[in-house]
Amino acid sequence: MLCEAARMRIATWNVNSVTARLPRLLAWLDSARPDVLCLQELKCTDDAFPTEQVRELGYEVASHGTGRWNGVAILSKAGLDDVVRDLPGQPAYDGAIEPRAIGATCGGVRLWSVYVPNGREPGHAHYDYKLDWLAALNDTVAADTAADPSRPLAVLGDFNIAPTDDDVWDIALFTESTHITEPERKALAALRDTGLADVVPRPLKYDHPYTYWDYRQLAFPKNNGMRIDLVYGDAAVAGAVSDAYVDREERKGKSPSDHAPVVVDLDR
DNA sequence: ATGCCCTATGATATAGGA
Repeated sequence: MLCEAARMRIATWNVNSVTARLPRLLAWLDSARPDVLCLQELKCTDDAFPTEQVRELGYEVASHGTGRWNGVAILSKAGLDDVVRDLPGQPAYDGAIEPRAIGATCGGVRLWSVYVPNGREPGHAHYDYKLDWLAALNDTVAADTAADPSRPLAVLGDFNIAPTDDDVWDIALFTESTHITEPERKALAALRDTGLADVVPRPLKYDHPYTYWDYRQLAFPKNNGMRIDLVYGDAAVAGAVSDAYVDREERKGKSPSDHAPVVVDLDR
C-alpha cells in the first residue's frame, strides 16, 4: 500500500547532462509536477548538481555522480529516506564502481533510479559487464523485497534494453547490436520473475511508446525510436497504475535530451 | 514544423552514447 499519498506521480528521465538540461528540467518539473523523478546520465559531480534550484521547486535531492559519465539521482516531494548509493554487489568496470544506481524510499515506496551499462557490442567486455550488472540489480530487488515484502517497490531508469522487437523502429537493423539480444532480454525476464512487471506507457503520438531517439539522421521526426527507458514495478505498484505515458514533447525544440521522460501515475 | 549529433574534458581531439 502507498502510505503517505493516495495519488503519486513518479517519473524517469535520462537527461544526458543535468547541467546542459537544467532550464528544461526546471520547466518540466514545474509543469509535469512529478512527486518523484529518477534521473540518469547526470554527467556531473555531486558538488556540481543544481541542488538549490531543484529545492526551490520543492524537491529533496539525492544524487550520485562523479563527473564526466554516468550519474543518477532521485528528486522527491514525497520524502527521501534510506538512500543507498550503488547496488549491493555491483560489479566494477575497468576497476571502477560507476555511479549507475541510487535507491530511496519515497512516500512509502522503495524506488531505484538505474542507468544500466550500454554493452557497446555483443562479446565486448562491456557487454558481459552489462549482464553482470543486471544480475546485481536482480539480487538487489530480491533483497529489498525480502527485507520488507509489504513495501511497494519499483525500478525506474535507462535499462538500455528494448524488451520486445516492437520496441525498436526496425528490428532488421539490430542483428549485430546490443539492446535486443536474448541474454539481455532474459535479464529482464529474471527481473519479472522476482515479481516485477513492465509498466508499459502509452505514446502521446504514433503507435509505439518509444523513449529514445538518436540525435542524428532526423530520427525523431521520422520516429526512428526505441523503448529502453523502463518502469518495472511490483504488484502493489503495477496494480496502482492509473496512467502511464511518454512525454515526447520533451524531445522537441531547443537543446533536448535524446531521451524523453516516462511518467507513471499511481492511484490506490 | 518534431528538422539532418551531443556532452564534458589536463580540450585544438577524444570517448562514449545505443
